Amino acid sequence: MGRKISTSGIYRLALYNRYISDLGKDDSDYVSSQELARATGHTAAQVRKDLTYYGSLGEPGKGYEIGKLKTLLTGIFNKDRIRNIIIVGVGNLGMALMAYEGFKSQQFNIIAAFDIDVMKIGKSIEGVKIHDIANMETTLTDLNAEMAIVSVPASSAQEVIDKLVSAGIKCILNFAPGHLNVPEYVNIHNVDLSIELDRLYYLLKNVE
Amino acid sequence: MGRKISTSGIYRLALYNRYISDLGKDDSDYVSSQELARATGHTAAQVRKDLTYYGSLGEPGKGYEIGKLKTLLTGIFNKDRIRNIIIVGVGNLGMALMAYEGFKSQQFNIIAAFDIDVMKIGKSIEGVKIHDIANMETTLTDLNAEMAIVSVPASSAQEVIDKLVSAGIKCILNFAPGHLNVPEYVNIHNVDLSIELDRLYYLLKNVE
DNA sequence: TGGTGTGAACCGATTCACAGCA
DNA sequence: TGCTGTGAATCGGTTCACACCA
Repeated sequence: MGRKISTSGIYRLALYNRYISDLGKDDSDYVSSQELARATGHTAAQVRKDLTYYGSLGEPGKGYEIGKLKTLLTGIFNKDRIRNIIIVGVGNLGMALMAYEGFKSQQFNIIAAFDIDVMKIGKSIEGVKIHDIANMETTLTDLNAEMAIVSVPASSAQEVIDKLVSAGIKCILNFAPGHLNVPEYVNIHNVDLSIELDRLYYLLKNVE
Repeated sequence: MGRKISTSGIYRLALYNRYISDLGKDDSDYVSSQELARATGHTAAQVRKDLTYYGSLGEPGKGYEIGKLKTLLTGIFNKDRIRNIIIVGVGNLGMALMAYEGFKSQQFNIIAAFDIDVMKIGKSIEGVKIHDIANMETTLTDLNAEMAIVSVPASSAQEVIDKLVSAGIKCILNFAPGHLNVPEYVNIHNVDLSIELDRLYYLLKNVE
């Protein structure tokens, strides 16, 4: 312990977590760094380094006890309780995200949606009500949301994000393209689908 | 030139490219590394290092001529022609991706979709026909697709990816959770939405 | 003066290699 | 024997600092 694990380390921990929770083995079974490495596409040494940031829970000759590993990883990612999320922008992508099964199965719960379109406001999708984005800041104070997903067009993204920040949201998953400004204490992750394709395309053309 | 630019370098180049193409300035105008840095969230030194991988096209005291920069970046990412993509898995997410405006505006063209659901096969969405996934390998040989987007459930992802690989697809953008095996010469990028939220949630709880 | 290009210094993450333990 | 934990070595990307040029 002591030092700080890297961003990519966190990413790998999340992968280990999914692997062991999907594994369907008993909590008393063991898994080796070798196996975790193969299952997530990394190296065994890397897995061990990542895990020893949180103390030495492995057993020489046997590996890591699955029960202990689950406890550790559940704790790290607070998977033992539902995490509340709101979503801003109920277009095609927003709607798909509201219906995304992967969130529910990972203890993420979308509790409200916001949009600017009067045709949508007041309606519900997947049991989640769509609110007027104009009232977002006041509505948000009543909700216990910890994170926001932004799936509005690029043109209104900065405005929406400013509102979220002033409403106290500290973590944002953003699908709008382009660079957005947030205060230093706010965490924003950008998923830019065209840029992802650009990166792939580069590899296609430039790696022999 | 000479050395190889890093993966993150490619990512930044894609960001620079979007910035200058959205800028609406004349090709004869100039942009500085400073400005590109601010607009994309990096440092000026980083921008200059990235660009000099492709020769020295900057002019001391003035910056980079936008026209030249556009030519360079268009060339790097082959933005001067339409890139053909297929999409496998027409669920909520798949449908949203088929309708995603950001692809069209970035010269990406979805030319075919595949699904296993007989209710969907034969229909069209956004003018794109949905084919039977069972015929994917033969259908693909007729199409001139360079990349594939995979938005099927995790349970069938590996199977689908194996088919894509044997049909000659070398670049895959995958939305199915979990680690997937591909031959070394195939490029696969994973976008795992739950893992993204996990990473954000970690930051929320562990960064003071 | 303002901004590029770049070697050198820095820094942090990954890998290696092996001691130690069940 | 098998696998963990970890210091040391390595590797590669980022930042620094400054010479150079318009």
